[in-house]
Formats: sequence, C-alpha cells, structure tokens
Amino acid sequence: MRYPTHHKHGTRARILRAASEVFRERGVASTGVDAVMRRAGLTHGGFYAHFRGKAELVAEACAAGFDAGRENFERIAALPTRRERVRALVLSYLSARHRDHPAAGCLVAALGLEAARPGGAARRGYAAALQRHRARLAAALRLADDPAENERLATALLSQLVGALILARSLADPAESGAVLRHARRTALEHFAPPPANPEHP
Amino acid sequence: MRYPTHHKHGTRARILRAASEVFRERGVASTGVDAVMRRAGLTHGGFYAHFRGKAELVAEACAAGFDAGRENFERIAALPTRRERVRALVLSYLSARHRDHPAAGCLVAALGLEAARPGGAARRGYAAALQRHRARLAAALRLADDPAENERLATALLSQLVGALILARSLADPAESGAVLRHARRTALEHFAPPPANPEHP
DNA sequence: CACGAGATATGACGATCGTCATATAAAGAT
DNA sequence: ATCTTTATATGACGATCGTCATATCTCGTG
Repeated sequence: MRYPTHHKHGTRARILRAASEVFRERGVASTGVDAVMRRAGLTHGGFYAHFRGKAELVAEACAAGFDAGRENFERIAALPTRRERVRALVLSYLSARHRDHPAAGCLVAALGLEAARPGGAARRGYAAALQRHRARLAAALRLADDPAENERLATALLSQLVGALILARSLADPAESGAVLRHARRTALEHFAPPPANPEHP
Repeated sequence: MRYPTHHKHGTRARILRAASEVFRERGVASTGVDAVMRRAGLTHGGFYAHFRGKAELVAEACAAGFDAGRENFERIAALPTRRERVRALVLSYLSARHRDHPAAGCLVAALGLEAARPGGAARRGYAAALQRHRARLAAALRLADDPAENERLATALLSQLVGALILARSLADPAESGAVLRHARRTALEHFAPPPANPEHP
C-alpha cells in the first residue's frame, strides 16, 4: 500500500460523517451522491471505490449516526438520580439548538420517516441501528427496575421527544415553535421526572 | 364552458386526493408528478393545466389531507367524557391499521419531516394547515378548561402519538413494532386519560 | 530520483425528474 | 350534425440522478 495504510478508511469515515449530516439536513431522497461527496471534500466519481451504492451508504450512515449518540448517553447515564437523567435528556433534546441543527441531531427525528418506508434504501440498516439505540437509551435512563418496564418507559419518552421535535421543526412561526418546545419540555418532565415533593400549582 | 362546469374542479380534487395518498405512502421527494397523475387515472402532461407546479400541488395536498381528518375529530368531539375522547383518539391512532396504511393516515407522521425542511416545497402550506389541525384537535379533545392548558396538553398528546407511530413504522420486526404500539397506547392512556378511581399498581 | 500501485478525479451513459408547447378528444351551442 | 371551446394526452426539452469506465494524481518503495 503506497498511501498511508489507513488513508482510505479515513476518507470512508469522512464520507460517512458527511452523509450522515447532509441526510439529516436535507433528507435521503433529496440528497444526491455528489452532494455527499462535495461535503466530504471529494468528487462524485470516487464514491464507488468506497461503497457499492447509495443504499449501502445510507445503511452505514444510519448506523454511524446512531452510534455517534453513545457518548451523549454515557454522559446521561453517569447522572445519579433518575430525575437528573430525564432532565438532561429532555432539556438537551427539546432545545432550540437541537431544533435548528438537525444535521447534528437525532436520526429518528431527522429521517425516521424515510427510513420507515418499506421500499426505502435505509430500512434494514436503520431498523437494526434503531433497536440498539433504544436499548442503549433505556439502559442509560434507568427509569424502572424491571427491564421490560424500563424499556417501555424509555420508548414512550423517546416517542414524545421525537414527536415534539418534529412538530416544533414543522411550524414556520418561531414563537409557535418555541412554545411547542417549552410545553413539551414541561409535559415530558411532568410525566417522566415528577418533582420529588413539591406542592402542585393550578 | 363546454365541459360540465365542475368537471375540471372534480379532476383537480381527484389529483389532490391521489397526491395526498401517494405522498404519504412514498414521500414527497420520492414521488414524481407522473406517479401522482397515474394514480389519479390521468397522464403527466395535463398536470400543469391544474397546478402551477409541484410545489403548489404539495401545499394544497397538505391542506386537503389535514382537512380530511376533520370528520374524525368531530366523531371524537361528540364523545361525552374526556377519558372516552382520549381513548378513541389513542386507540385509533396507535392501531396496527394506521401503522400499516400511511396513505390514509396522519399527515404529520407521514411527511412531517419533509414538510419541516426549510427549503422544502411544502413548508408554508403545511405549517399553516398543521396549525389549524392542532387547534381543531385541542377543541375536539377538551383536555382542560383553560384554553392555553388545553392546547398544551393536546400538543403533548399529539407529539407522543406521532413519535410512537413513527417508531412503530420504523421497526422491521412486526413483534417489536406491535410491542411499541401497545406500550405507547398504555402510556398515553396513563398520562392523558387516567382511570377515574382505580388503585394504582406498582 | 524515478517507479508503480493505490486513491481520487474526469467525463460520460441511461434513467428519471419537472416543465412546457403542441396535438387530440370531448361535448355544449348553433 | 357541425362547430368551437375546453380538458386531457403526446411528446420533447434540459437538469439531475445513480452508476461506471477510464484517466490523473499521490506518495511509499527501490
């Protein structure tokens, strides 16, 4: 090998990261291979030296995108109380920053719909990676002692977060969008991290 | 007018309905104008006698799709108790039928992501229609006496439903998908339609 | 320093997309 | 029954897409 041994693996990883970002930003179907390669600083032709086709790229970009969220989960898992863990997740997920920067954000909220379509290129790779993602989230949150109950609650919380973020991103009016985020934060915290012993207010 | 007066309006409506269905089924970006026209029983060329372009079609199909859900809301609004209304919405929304037939289902869960993208063709028309949809949902559910609180709760419930349906549609394994639906139903009912006076179980 | 093998760029192909100009078909009016 | 207006179909255009064969560049090796 005349190039540095890991050179090709490095550019392959760069392509994957670029794809993961631009897919989340503009969607899979609306993003061509050349857009991905341009983002990675390359030209479209060299793509097929790294992947067999767009479908393979999409599947691997999904897996890579989900795995990129692991460090965030570890940070959450390190928090001592359930309340703090839920707060950390909810406040970061339902933040204006997350809403405004889908390229660096949650895969489910960015391309969960395209990946869900039966004939879609992502389908298989996405579904498998999502399963791992759900399991890791449940393990990090530790919402209940019973594993099944824990996973049920974690999935419910994830559902609420995903739905709220999608609604917030859909609304054109920033005030309305912000209100949705704020209300969703409060509702999610009420449902999954109730205050230990606070008097309730009307 | 030599054709029956409402002929053109009729085919226009047919195109809109076909577009609304096929967009929900396969996505906006992945669906060409010819696919829409074929579904409507026409050929692609005549399209521009009805719409200025695909963007206009998408915007109007969104509005039409949301408005089609009004009868469902009226049925829910007619139920006497809050608990029944929430149950009716949750059980129909998080059903296997809804999961498996996106073409006839919720617009938010079908193309909420594409519509949310800044440059997307749908953006404006979708956002406006979604606002009306949210208001109608809140009015139908009557979750709280205070209007602001009512809308907050309705939006939170919608978020949870949308997120859960997207997750259920994403999972390849039918058993896993069914479990997500079942768990989400239970969690949503617990959070938004608690039993009137039941003893809680651990 | 030249060589050559591996990594990337160039350019082109069929297919499909959105769009439009034009031709054909349909049906009330005369 | 013919005409004329309106609705739809035909066919084609540039642009963009995924894909690939081929050429160019890069940099360890001898």
